[in-house]
Amino acid sequence: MNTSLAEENYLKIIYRLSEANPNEISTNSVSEMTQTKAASVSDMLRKLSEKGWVNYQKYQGVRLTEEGQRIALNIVRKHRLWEVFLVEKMRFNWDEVHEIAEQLEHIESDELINKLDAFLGFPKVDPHGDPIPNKDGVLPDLGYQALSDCKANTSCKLMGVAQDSTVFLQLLTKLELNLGSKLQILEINNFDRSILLSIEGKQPVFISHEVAKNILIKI
Amino acid sequence: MNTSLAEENYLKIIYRLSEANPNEISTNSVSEMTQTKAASVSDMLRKLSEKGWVNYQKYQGVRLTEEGQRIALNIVRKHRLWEVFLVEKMRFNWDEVHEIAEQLEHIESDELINKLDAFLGFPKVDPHGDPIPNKDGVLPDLGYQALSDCKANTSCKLMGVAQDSTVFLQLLTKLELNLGSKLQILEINNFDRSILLSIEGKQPVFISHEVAKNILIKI
DNA sequence: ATATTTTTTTAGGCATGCCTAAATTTTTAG
DNA sequence: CTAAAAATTTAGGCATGCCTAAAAAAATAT
Repeated sequence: MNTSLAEENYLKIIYRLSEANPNEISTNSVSEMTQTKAASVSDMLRKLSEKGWVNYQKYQGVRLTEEGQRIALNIVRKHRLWEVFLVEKMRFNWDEVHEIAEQLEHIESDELINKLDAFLGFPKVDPHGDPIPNKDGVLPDLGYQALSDCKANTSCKLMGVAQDSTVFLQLLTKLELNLGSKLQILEINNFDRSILLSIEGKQPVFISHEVAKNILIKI
Repeated sequence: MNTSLAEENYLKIIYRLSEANPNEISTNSVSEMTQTKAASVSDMLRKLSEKGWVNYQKYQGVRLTEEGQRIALNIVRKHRLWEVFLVEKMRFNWDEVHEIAEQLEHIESDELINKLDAFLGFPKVDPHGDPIPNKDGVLPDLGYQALSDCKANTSCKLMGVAQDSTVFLQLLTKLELNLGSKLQILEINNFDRSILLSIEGKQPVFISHEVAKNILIKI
């Protein structure tokens, strides 16, 4: 089935919100992102649901179906590849490309995007470090590992989280552990494998092994 | 003022029809090109006229205003530059690029298109040999010359006309002199510089110096 | 537990850009 | 010059995707 420009934008935005929060996505959060009124979003979610691209229960938020996710990943793939093109080939700065890529991501031609991918050397991340899905919609393995697998005295950078429960994320926020934070493992306790962690020159903090298992880092 | 996708397509198509026929463009010819019903075209022509992009008199056909021409030339520039990109960089064949370029021509970013122009080495023609306007909307000089400046026994091809009056074009039509016709100058009369002209194996015809001055050819 | 606030949905409208059917104008043929 | 044919326009509708205002449901506070 065909997708209109507006539908593609909704699916993309729902996908992006899902990356940050894997639970149901609220009408309001979509409304904020799309800069359209909540009433219009409600309308559209119902239509997307009828087309089988989202699961949607009135008042209960929305979730991409597998088909919806496939479409969204394709848009994201196109967006990120065009961003690479704009920065690498057109010599734009990394902060100038978003708006243009928002337009280019809707160009419909699988052949073009695959040729572009090859032309750019099959990049794995866009100019902002976000992963680029391959043509089968598979996100590349960026070599992130769990903090719990690191040895003492390792330096690394927080790249993501392996779970997204509210309590877990609230804990990270309280500890001032953010995406991109530079970390250093000062000590690992032999008994419970808890970690004494230094965060960019702040006061070192203790985190449990359970928490460390859910923090993705890159060395 | 902003242009919608539909408006841009209408202006582009009116421009292209004007290249071939410099008189007023009929509603029906636009309808054929856009694959929309004549009634819809009528509607749109009125709207384009209100926006000042065409001169339009009911039942009398349509003509681009200067502003309309400027917009149309910009679309044509983008279309043709993207076609060069698709063939030269993406390795498409020349007959596979039209549809994709129809989409890419609506991407709005002057900076992008000028960078693309530079990236491609400021090409003067697209893969089909059509001239590419520069960023000021000026079409390149493709080295066409007046048929009247050629010597006897020259072979050449009709590339354009230097004036567009109805009588002149009707004359060309009657003589079966069309864009692309392969010509050969058989004789030039010393007295009035009239020319005996062979047209692709048809019966040779006589044309006056006045007519020859208004025929643009390439050797 | 209930009242208030916030979130979400429904209802009714509007602009764009298309359609069909009917009316009107222009062109062509006799 | 007039009648038929062709081209064009007008009128009324429809789908998309947005809006505002009002109603309904869910969340929050007392």
